[in-house]
Amino acid sequence: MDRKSFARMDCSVAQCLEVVGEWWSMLVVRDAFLGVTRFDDFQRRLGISRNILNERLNTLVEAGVLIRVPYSEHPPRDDYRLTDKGRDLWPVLTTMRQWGDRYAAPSGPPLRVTHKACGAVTEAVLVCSSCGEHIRARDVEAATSPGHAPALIPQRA
Amino acid sequence: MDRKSFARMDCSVAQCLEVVGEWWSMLVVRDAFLGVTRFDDFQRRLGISRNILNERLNTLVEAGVLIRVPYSEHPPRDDYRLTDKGRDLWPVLTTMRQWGDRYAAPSGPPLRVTHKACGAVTEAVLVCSSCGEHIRARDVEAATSPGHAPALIPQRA
DNA sequence: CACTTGCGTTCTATTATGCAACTCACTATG
DNA sequence: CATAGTGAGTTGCATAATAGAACGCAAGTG
Repeated sequence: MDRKSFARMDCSVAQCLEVVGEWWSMLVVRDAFLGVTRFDDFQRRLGISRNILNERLNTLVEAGVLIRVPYSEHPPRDDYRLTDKGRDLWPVLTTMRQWGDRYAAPSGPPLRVTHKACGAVTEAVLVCSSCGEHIRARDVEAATSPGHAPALIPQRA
Repeated sequence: MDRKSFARMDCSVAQCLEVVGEWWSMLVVRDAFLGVTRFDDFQRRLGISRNILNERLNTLVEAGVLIRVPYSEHPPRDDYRLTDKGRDLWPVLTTMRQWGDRYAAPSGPPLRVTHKACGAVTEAVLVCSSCGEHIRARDVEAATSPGHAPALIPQRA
């Protein structure tokens, strides 16, 4: 059976997953953020098989997350670089990393991230764009936007 | 062949993906945040097949993201509810949703999220835990923590 | 007692994945 | 100049994962 696509779902989470939800995709993006650009470097670092890597890179390029930048003419070779759309995945990657740091890093966080502007080792905190207060799940309420099926939100008991 | 596990990787992103990186998992978590608790509700809302849903729910319960709460004795039936560990996935879900809103929501964001405290329709913004400034990828630098392989970060050209 | 609900299991056809070997176009080495 | 090495895929094959449907099964309901 075909794997069911999320593309038709009226949900932005599903749309995001359609692009980076496949096995390996997010780790490819992670390495791209760390500065990896070459096929073989991705392959060695991830331990992914070459055919799968090839497929994922193509998918990410088609999705506009990565872009091919030629670095050699005669054997035609490309770097894979993040686009702006790809760089905008940083919040997703960061929140995932921090969740992993908290719940699945027995010997402490593998990476230490420094905020260049203030020089401190930093964690990214989510705040409200309007009032600047720290926000968590319990602090917000979701409603369907006009033009979208209200069924997106189930009836509470 | 077995799908390669990310569990051994010394990377918190990989650890997070090991738990919620499978196809459907994150959408199950999304629905749990929206208040869905019953097997059949998940199944109907997601259009997922029952065997896969069963597997995903079990995985998420084993991982401590969901917990079973009995609501019926005689036909033994459980609600699936988010644990604290599960609720801490909210930042991941939120950043994913916002990315999807920006890049894959032709008719606008399906959901409108309100910050209860200030009453405004809000977007979650990432700020530095130390100085409170807005942070993006370019604003930070990553280094390996002591006790972790420096190879995590590739050499820059 | 025939339905329906809720949840899980089993079965099967179709994909996806991982691995290894192979191609192709150059580059470096002896 | 022959040979080996590198970078970037492609191809073939065995195995696991997925979707979909059918089946089980225990309470309730009419």
